Amino acid sequence: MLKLTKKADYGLISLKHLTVNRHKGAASAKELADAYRIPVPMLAKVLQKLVHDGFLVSEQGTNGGYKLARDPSTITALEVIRSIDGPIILTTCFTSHGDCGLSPQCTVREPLRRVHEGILKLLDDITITDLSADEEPPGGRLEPPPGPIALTVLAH
Amino acid sequence: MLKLTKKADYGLISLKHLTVNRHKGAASAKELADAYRIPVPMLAKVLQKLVHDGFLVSEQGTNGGYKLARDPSTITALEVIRSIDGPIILTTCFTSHGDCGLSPQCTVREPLRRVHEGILKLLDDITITDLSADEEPPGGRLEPPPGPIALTVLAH
DNA sequence: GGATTCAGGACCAATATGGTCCGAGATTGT
DNA sequence: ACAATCTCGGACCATATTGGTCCTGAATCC
Repeated sequence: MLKLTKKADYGLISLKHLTVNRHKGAASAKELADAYRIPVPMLAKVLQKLVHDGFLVSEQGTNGGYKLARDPSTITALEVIRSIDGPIILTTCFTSHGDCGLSPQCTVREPLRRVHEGILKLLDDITITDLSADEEPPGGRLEPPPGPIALTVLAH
Repeated sequence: MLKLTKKADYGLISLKHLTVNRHKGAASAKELADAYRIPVPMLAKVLQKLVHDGFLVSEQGTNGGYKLARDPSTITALEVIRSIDGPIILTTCFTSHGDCGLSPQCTVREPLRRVHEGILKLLDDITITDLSADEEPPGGRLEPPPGPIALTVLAH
């Protein structure tokens, strides 16, 4: 079906939220979950992964929560998705073992690999700041829109 | 996990095979399945869908099999994948009902939609002939490679 | 008529996803 | 310092999708 999982969605949403509301310290899982109507424990797991992979830092105890660990402009959608959803594999072929499992003649692999890399590049060119660019909160610092990076690609 | 299903793989492989071996009439499901070590009934279902959606025509009876119904250069990977795997939806958001199910503030949607359309375009720019371009069978007609269409995109 | 080949449905198993629960550790206020 | 409270962290279950099987029926060619 080729779709992103909800978890990845949640992750991106959270990172965006934390970027937009960067000035107000940490946000707890509950806060985020409430804001976006996401089941708390679900989101918690996503956030855990993001912590584990170094996108966020967590603070425990009262008034704890999650904060960005890195500059959001250096975090790409690709990284986040990979962190949460695992690897992106277009065909089961080129996962690791060059051998396809199918016959040696599985020759769609090479052409598809290019598509695959195209998708990767697409996602790799979108950063969290890009996601957050549209609407900064009232009073937030308006940065000059970094330009729709990957869109040169999309514009026909 | 964001991967193509095997069925879609099988479909593309079959179409490619039928393109490359266009000159020898129809190919039966069994033939294709054997050539690529694919379980026959599985592949049969895929081929049925491709017939149903007008990519192939089937011939019954002895020496029957499947043939291309359209010029392979007009068949895009996107069409095939959609036919077999169903719609491609990056986030659950913009399936149809503009409302996300999440809060109204689900604002990653718009930026992601662009990625989504990028992927679509990528797949839409790859035709079956592109897939088959690499290796024509010995004796097959060598057509001038139509040029890696979508690759302007991929080249960094 | 028999062999072959497609068509289509019902069915089962493995895996991935979505979602829930409870325990461990920190922080804050007293 | 201590306890209550709040947080994260990891184990756990249910459901949906995917991959794959099996069987019956109809059309075509020899």
